[in-house]
Order: sequence, then C-alpha cells, then structure tokens
Amino acid sequence: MKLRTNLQVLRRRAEIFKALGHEDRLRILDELADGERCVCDLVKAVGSSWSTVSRHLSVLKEAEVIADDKRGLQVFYRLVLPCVPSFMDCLDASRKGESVEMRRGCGSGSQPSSARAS
Amino acid sequence: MKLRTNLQVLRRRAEIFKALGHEDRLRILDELADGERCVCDLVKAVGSSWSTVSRHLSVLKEAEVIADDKRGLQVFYRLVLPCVPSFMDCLDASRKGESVEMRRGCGSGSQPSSARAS
DNA sequence: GCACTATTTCGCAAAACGGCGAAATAGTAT
DNA sequence: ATACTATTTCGCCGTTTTGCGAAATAGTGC
Repeated sequence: MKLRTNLQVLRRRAEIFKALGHEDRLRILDELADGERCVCDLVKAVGSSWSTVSRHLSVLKEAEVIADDKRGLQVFYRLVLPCVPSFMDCLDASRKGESVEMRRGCGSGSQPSSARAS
Repeated sequence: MKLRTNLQVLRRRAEIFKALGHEDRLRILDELADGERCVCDLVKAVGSSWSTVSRHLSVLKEAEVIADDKRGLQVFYRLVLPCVPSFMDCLDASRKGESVEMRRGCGSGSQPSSARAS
C-alpha cells in the first residue's frame, strides 16, 4: 500500500514534463547531451528564430532541466537533470505500436541506444 | 560525437512528455502505479468530472503510457510504460532549488523514494 | 559615449489545451 | 425493447502556449 504522492511533488513533476513536452526543446536537450552549447549553436540546431529558441531555453531553465552560464557576450547552456538521457533511451525502446507491457529493466546507465540519426 | 536524433523519435518522445505534463494525469499514474484501476476509482482520486478524467485517460492511452481493458461495464486502466516510476523518483530527488548538477546514478530500480504522502 | 554582437523580453495573433455539461455509446439485466 | 450504469465523445469557451519581429538589455572594444 503506497501512500498518495503529495500535490507539490506532482506539480514539480508536471512542470518538468511540460518543459520536456516539445519537439524543439527535446532537440535542444539532444544537443546538450553532448556538452554545453551557446544559444547560437542551438538556434542553428533547432531552426527557429532567436526569440523562439530563447523562450524554449527559458522554459527549460525555469523547470531546472538546464542551467546557463554567461561568458563574455555568449550564454552557454548545459543539461542539469541527471536522469533525462537514460529515460529517453527507455522511451525510445517503447516505440509506438510495439507493445512493451511493463517490461522492467529500463532506466539505468547506457542502453544500446538505437534510434539515433535520421 | 553522437548523431542527431531523428525527428520521428523526437516527436514520439514529445508526445509522451506532453501526456505526462499535467498534474491530474500524474495523479492518475500515481494511482496506477499500485495496479489497475477502473475509471470510477480514478475519478475519485482526481476529483474532476468524468468527462475530464476520461479525456486525461485518452491522452495517456494515445501516448501509450497506459492501456485499458474492458470488463463488463467497467474499463480498467493500467500502466504500460516501464520506465516511468523510476524516472519520477529521480525527478523527485532534484527538488527545485536544491542543485543536482549532473549527479549520475538515477534511473534504475527502486530508489529510497521519499517525497511520498502529504 | 558609440557601435557592434549575443541574447532576452515584449506584444501580438494563431493554435493547442483543459474543464464542463449534455448527448452519445456500450454492456447488462429484465 | 426498456431501463440502468459506466464511460466516452462533442461543443463551447476561457486559458495557456507558441512563434514571430521589434525593441530592449548586456557585454565588448574603440
């Protein structure tokens, strides 16, 4: 019998998931998985306007998924939430339609990590 | 040098994150973490109208985070995405303001799992 | 100070989302 | 078929999110 998770915790989780719930923001995280990047790099990677990318970054930062670091004229962003990359790998393992059904064992370290590259 | 993740994969991930990005839907998943539940139970747990809860369920089902099972008059839902619960635990470990900074080791099996109960 | 570059904030319009009650659907029983 | 229960779908409407260009801000060099 597990106790019900309290509202604050649920809200915090939802904030993170909302921040992650956008294709372009996931593209940004994909870039940051390799190490920090300046906004200029991320603008190139995403392909939207500076203002749009900047807003995506502020959403991720507000949720504390990423953090920034100003150096000179540039601002560098880096991934801060530790569990994101391995969770992504687990999600990718459950491609839509392929029926996973509570298979355990996802979540730790580095999975085979297929599904890369177009 | 990691290759860029392709668009389809990003879209699939975003769909899942969007589905998870709502307080009430996380409450539903919290209930389902204990085992399957009929819609009536979930309506009680969430505290919104049937139509609203039903829509939340359809969002989660469409994203294949949960699956349903009709038995008689009732519909039972169950969790289907294996990595969700452990990811939640990792998220909870990074409470806002507490600075996690790339600490690895989240993601596998069952963490101490604090943050339960109001 | 002025010019220049990198980035964020603002203000707007379009699209997506969330919640509700009413109506529709489906299963069971009589 | 009718009645009853469990659940989903629909239509409306208010709120939030998104994307953009323009303007604002911040850091550097002269």
